[in-house]
Amino acid sequence: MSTPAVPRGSGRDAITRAARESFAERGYHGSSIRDIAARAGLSLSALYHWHSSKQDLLAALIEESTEEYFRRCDEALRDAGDDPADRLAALVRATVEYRISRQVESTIAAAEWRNLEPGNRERLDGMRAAASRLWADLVEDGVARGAFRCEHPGDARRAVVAACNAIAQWYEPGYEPGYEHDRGLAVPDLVDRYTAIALRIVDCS
Amino acid sequence: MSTPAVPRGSGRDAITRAARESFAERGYHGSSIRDIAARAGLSLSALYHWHSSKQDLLAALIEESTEEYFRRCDEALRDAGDDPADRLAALVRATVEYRISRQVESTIAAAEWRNLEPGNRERLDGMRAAASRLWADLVEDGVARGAFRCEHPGDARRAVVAACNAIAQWYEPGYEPGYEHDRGLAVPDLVDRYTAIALRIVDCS
Amino acid sequence: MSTPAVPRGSGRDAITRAARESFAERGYHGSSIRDIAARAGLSLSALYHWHSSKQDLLAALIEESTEEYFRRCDEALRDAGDDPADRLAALVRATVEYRISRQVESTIAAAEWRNLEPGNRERLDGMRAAASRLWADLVEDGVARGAFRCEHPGDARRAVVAACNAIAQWYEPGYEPGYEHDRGLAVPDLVDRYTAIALRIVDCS
Amino acid sequence: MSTPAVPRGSGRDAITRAARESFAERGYHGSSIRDIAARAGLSLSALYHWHSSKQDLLAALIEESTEEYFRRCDEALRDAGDDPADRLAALVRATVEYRISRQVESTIAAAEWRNLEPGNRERLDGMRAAASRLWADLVEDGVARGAFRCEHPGDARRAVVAACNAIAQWYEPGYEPGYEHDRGLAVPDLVDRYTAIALRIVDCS
DNA sequence: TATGAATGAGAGTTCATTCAT
DNA sequence: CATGAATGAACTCTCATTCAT
Repeated sequence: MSTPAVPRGSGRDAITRAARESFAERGYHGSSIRDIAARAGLSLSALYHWHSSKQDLLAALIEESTEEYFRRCDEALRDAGDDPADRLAALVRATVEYRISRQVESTIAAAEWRNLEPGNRERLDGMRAAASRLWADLVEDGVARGAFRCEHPGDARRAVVAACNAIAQWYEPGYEPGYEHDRGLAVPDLVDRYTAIALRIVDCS
Repeated sequence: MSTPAVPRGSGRDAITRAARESFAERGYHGSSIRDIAARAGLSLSALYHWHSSKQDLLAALIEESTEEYFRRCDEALRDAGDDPADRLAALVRATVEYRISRQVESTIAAAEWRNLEPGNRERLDGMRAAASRLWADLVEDGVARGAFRCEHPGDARRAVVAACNAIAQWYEPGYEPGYEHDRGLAVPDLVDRYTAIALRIVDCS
Repeated sequence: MSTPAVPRGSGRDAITRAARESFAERGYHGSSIRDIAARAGLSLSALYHWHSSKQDLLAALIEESTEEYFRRCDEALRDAGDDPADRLAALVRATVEYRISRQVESTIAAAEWRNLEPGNRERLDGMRAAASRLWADLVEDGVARGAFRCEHPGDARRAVVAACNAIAQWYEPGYEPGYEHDRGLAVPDLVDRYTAIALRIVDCS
Repeated sequence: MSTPAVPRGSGRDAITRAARESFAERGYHGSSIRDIAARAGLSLSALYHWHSSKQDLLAALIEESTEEYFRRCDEALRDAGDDPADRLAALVRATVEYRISRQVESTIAAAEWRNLEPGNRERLDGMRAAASRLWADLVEDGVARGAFRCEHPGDARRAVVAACNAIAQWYEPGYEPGYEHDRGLAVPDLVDRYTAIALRIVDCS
């Protein structure tokens, strides 16, 4: 043990990384804190030095990535103008980019939300609701202003969001071109495609 | 204990029901076999009389509902004619109806697929792939015949499927009309709405 | 199940046979009553129809074979004359023959004696002690009469018995002649060999 | 719990000791890991901190004592000269001393060998075979050189080994002189007696 | 006779966590 | 900062046994 796998002081990051991997692979309840520590190349006690509990590990992971999503959406909308189509495109871009750049965390957030303990949960539910509001307001506004012609804004919104979110489930960064070459598409192209889909869903030509 | 909660001989169903509830609420790893037995009103050992393991419980649940989905799709396509739009509508209807009538099981299947052990997994992966093929063939055919004008059939397909599947995540059968009255919409209406969305996604007017 | 593996009425024997096999292979605590029933081709409840408990199965097995050993010794000594060497030869023969013809049961008896419950144990301890007395009396008598010249009759006796008993551990009925051809020797030859060894142990030329 | 039964850090030994006792008294399958931990004055989890499984506990116990036996035999033969009788005496001494000084372990090894899992078993079978070879070579050599006149070296060897091994089954260290005073004999005397018996068995006067 | 259904106790093992150093 | 030792609760699963039919 003369050469520790983990350089001094970088324990926290190593743990976060290990937890992310483990939660992604086996889920929250399927992951053991021992396994996480081992992946991080640290002792169990070192892990507890940095995080007070397994739940804390999960909450930190989800919180950080949810915050980032909200921030991305916020910025995207701030940069966009007033046109509903532009605003929809901005939100689609933010979502697609987030879902790909934070593929793992965002999947964990989606799957393990229910495992948040009440305290953490309430706090994070607020952020999630705020993001959801952004979408809802945008679509409703587009419909009100006649830019979107879809009859059921709620369903349109859910369909768009679902389609964008699903990307995280099948996208594979380095996928070689071939039969399913879409799987490894460059991000800007993906954004274009999903923007087009979103605009069709809200019936905005 | 003069009146047993569960009549003799009907243990298997009670267990299946309890497992479904528990897996849905807490996930596979978050569910304890003791809790499932208690919910079913049976002893732990009675559970093992009917199912050889917790994994078996999961696999049985997923298998049964996946089979049903595939069967529904198959029938829907058989009854549909040759027109791509009709066929798409048929598949959307089968999927939406399935996702609502088997809301719980289908959610479990989606979330806990990774917890299937290799043997079960391989077997079920086959069924899943077959269902996926139905969608892919349909969309590609529609594009080839000029009925669908979407440029990227793969993404269109994924978007449609994602939108339909997401229904299971927010639909609430008895939801009272009100602000979010969509949540408790009657199934046929929902089918119509998602058919329209699907047709827009594949750009078929 | 139209042709039951086990003919009607022969359940008891099938169970005994199955228990013997299982106890021999895995020991008493390592054997499960379910496995025994399955080997016997019977249901668990059928097993309980014939034997009141797992312990009963063990005790019956041990008792029957211990009784037989004692009977064989008794008869052998009755048929032998008065000469110590003849009597020793008779006891060796009885023991060797028993150890081979009841190889399995006698091994079970040796290994699982400690797992007899107090009631069964006391009863069987009596028989075991009686058999032991036969050997002790014989050797002491031979020494007293000057036929055996060994200085330590107790050790001689234990050595002879241990040597004979050990046969059950290595003897293999159908062993093909070859390098270790002794392993499948015909019983009479084995008796002769061990009689010779016994006589040498008690130093009787 | 102000005074823990077991001082910190000395858990491993306490567990080994407890396992030895329990396996000896009730056998491998008859021993519960809970009982072993309790005997050791430790919690169940502490036991798993030191040994990865119940099987590991058994294998460690058997391995250590089997190694010691082999080592003792090796040394004894190395110190002995070339004379077959001397060599036989050396091996008898090593075996008797081992069987008494490691009475418990050696009995466990004999009784629980079959409960070793394949991996452990294969490894240990090698050691056992090596020890067996020592005996076989010795006897065959003695016969070849005319020092031993027994007609059947294999049976002679087995008889000698069985006699020596059996000591562990009846020897009682502190046994008071009396009717069965042999039971508590001093070890050197026992060695002498069994050497004499062994020499008679191989017919070496 | 024989069965399938059910049970309570206990098996081996792993869990997240804490403590003393 | 970090460790190895220890814990109690909980886990999945198997046990011998009994009951209703």
